[in-house]
Amino acid sequence: MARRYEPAVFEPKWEEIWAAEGLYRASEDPDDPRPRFYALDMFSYPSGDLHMGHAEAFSGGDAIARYEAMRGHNVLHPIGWDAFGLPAENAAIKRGIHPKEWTYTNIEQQRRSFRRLGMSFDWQRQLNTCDPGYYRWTQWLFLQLFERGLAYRKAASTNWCPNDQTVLANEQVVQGRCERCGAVVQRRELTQWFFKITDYAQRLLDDMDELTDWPERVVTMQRNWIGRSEGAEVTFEIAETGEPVTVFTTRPDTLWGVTFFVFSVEHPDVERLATLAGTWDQVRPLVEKVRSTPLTIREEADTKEGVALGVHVVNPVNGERLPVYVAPYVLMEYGTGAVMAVPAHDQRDFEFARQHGLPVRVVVQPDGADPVDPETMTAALPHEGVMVHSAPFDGERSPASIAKVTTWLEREGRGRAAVTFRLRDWLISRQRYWGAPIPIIHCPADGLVPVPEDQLPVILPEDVDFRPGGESPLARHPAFLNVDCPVCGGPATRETDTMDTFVDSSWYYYRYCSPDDEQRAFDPQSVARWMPVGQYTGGAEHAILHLLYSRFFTKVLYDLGLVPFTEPFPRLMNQGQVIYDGARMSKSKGNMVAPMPIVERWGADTVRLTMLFAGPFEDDIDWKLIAGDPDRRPAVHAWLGRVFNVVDDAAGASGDEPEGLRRATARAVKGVTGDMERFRFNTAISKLQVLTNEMRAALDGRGGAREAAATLALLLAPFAPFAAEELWREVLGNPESVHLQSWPTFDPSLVVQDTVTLVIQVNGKVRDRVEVPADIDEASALALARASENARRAVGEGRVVKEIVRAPKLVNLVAQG
RNA sequence: GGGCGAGUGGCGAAAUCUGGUAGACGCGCAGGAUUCAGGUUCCUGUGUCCGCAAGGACGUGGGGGUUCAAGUCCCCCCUCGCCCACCA
Repeated sequence: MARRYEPAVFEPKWEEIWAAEGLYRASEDPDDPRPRFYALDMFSYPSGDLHMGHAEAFSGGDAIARYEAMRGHNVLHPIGWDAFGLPAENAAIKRGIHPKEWTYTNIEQQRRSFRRLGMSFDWQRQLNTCDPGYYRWTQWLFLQLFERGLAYRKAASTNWCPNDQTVLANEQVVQGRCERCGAVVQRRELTQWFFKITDYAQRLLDDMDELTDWPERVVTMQRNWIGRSEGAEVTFEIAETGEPVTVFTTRPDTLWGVTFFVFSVEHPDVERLATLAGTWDQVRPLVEKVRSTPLTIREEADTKEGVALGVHVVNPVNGERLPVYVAPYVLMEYGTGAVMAVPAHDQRDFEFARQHGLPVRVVVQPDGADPVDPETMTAALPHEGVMVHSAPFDGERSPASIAKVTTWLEREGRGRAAVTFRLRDWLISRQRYWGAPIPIIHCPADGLVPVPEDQLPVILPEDVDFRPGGESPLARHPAFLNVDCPVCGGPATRETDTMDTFVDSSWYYYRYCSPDDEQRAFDPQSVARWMPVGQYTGGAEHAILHLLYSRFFTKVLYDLGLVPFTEPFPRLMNQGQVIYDGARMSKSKGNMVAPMPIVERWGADTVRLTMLFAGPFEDDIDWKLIAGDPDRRPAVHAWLGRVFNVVDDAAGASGDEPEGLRRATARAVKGVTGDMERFRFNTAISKLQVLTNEMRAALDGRGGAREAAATLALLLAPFAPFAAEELWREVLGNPESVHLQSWPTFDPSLVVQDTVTLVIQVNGKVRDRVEVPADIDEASALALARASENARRAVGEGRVVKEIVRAPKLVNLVAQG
């Protein structure tokens, strides 16, 4: 009588037993001989119950954590909540409840769901970024940066919604409109807090060597985001005033082709120079237009608009007097906010020149092309070739000449080699309620005063009208706002902005190492024992922001002497997205599929296996394609049913294990282990299915399969922890949890093939296959090939002119005629 | 416009790192068995075409190349996806 597969019965049972047994607690015992392994999943944003993305990501992360534990590691596998943030406020406003209530309700729901899914988390280390015991240390870290000049205030352009009366993140601006209310977004200059990540730009690039197991595309995205450009700074001179004005260029070899000069609309000298030249009336409308256009719209504009400033610059290499323009295509945020324009060799400059009737001068003659008439050019030329009209550099190869020209500029005192980064400082202040307050006091006498450490945390008050109203909601809370200055004791006010939630998430993985420490952010000794992280798992949508910020934080902590390493996550794995019918799941499309109802109906193991078996972990999963009809029994559920039957039969069978099955078991152990090392969960599971089929065949042949059954339960444990446990303890009768067992090993002699298939080809086409001993010699293999009827027929009248022998796998007869 | 990645059966995918039997495993489908019944379970078959079969031809987006041999390596092109996008 076969045992029925009833996950609805045994999954909740094991959930309780595992919790009672404390199965997944990481050991801090320094005498624990096991090597440590930190299996980290990106923590969860509690915006509701778990969604499919969670199920996918955590199924993979949990498989790794369980596998590493069975491999003999003392595993740290924690979970926490990225609990601050705007969605909590928006949802709370919509429902008329407090963001805290909404957040904690969701956390409790997600916590239950994670447990129901069988995630092997060490729940004693659970952390929550909106807990004062956590954000106290977020504030402490802010102060560490502040004291070293890495946190500072400056005026910046921001997206402003006139309806909601708040600043918006770029992500919240959709086609120039507020994503919440649809109002056209404005731009506003506001004084904001920044972290000086640009100080670390070069190190963030250099240390990429240490990211040994990151997806290449994530590294590339970060490299592009940092955007290092090598070139030169060249100093021009305003002809009318004699003042210097510097530009950055990657192509100093084209300096002789400069025919005009452009300032960014936001350049601080524009108004003064325009007033001086009497052009302010013409320039001003453009300046005001750009200032009122949201940042996201401006980036999409492609017009070559601009106006003449009425002043001129002198080109330092040839003394030419060139007109100066103001144009939005020059960005204030990059380089110096001013550019030298080389229309012959830069497409943007070329289009601007055509629009405004400016001259074009070719200074690099492309190889193999006839000299071009600048009048008839339709696009900028590539600048690879020979320099012309560039005395004293005529005839030099370009771009090889860049270094030479730069050296010359330095000698002549007209410029110098320079490096520019695209990376900008990290704007961390938010005029929002639901975040960690910035621990700064504004004193009329003492300026910006850090809150003394012994007064941390600066508690986020709960009795706040948190609806957006044109300023931070905390500014409307007098008891929070008004304080005595810690330095002079006089009346002062608190900073009312809160921190970006990415600050919270930039250090949470440190806190896991000593989550209850009330004396410090983390215990450096515990961190030194657990970190760097053994494997980090999470979504590719964090390729830049979270992962870059965390790398930055780690370098700051290293400089503070708090951690002995410079990269927190040397190994990173991104899961793919779960989509539906080719499209992203979303409420507005009405194509959301939630994991927990499927868990209810088919079990947690089915959800986990469906995710992991669907394809490579990093590939997207189209739920409609892999799950099909939601009422149909999932394929992996049916397989688990077969597993239960076959293991149950094996437990009752008394025969000897056939040699073929022993070999199949060894092959499975070898194959699954290799797949686990490369996170090939889909092929690992397929190998377990092969073993299941082999066991069935052996049992039908009246053989035993007890060894295979035990091995199957062990190999199944990382993927389907409930089923593996039920099989291990209940069906096979073992007293101790399968999740405390060692990963199986195999006898290498069992995976050695005695016979292999010798493939016989004629002119590269397979004509015959023969089973041969694995140690067959070349002469015998060749003799078999020559003797093959099929091969002979294929050779026909032809003559064999060459024989390629790769014993024992292949012989290729090359025939002619 | 730039960068990165991917195109293999009706479908999800193997094999690609290391050139050597293309399509493992699973879904679906077809036929059969069991069942009062089944959206159950089990068995068999399943790349396309020709053939009763043996066997043969074709086949990894398209074109070219290297090689005894290419899904795999090289060059060009097409399509799709993702990211960045006036970065001087």
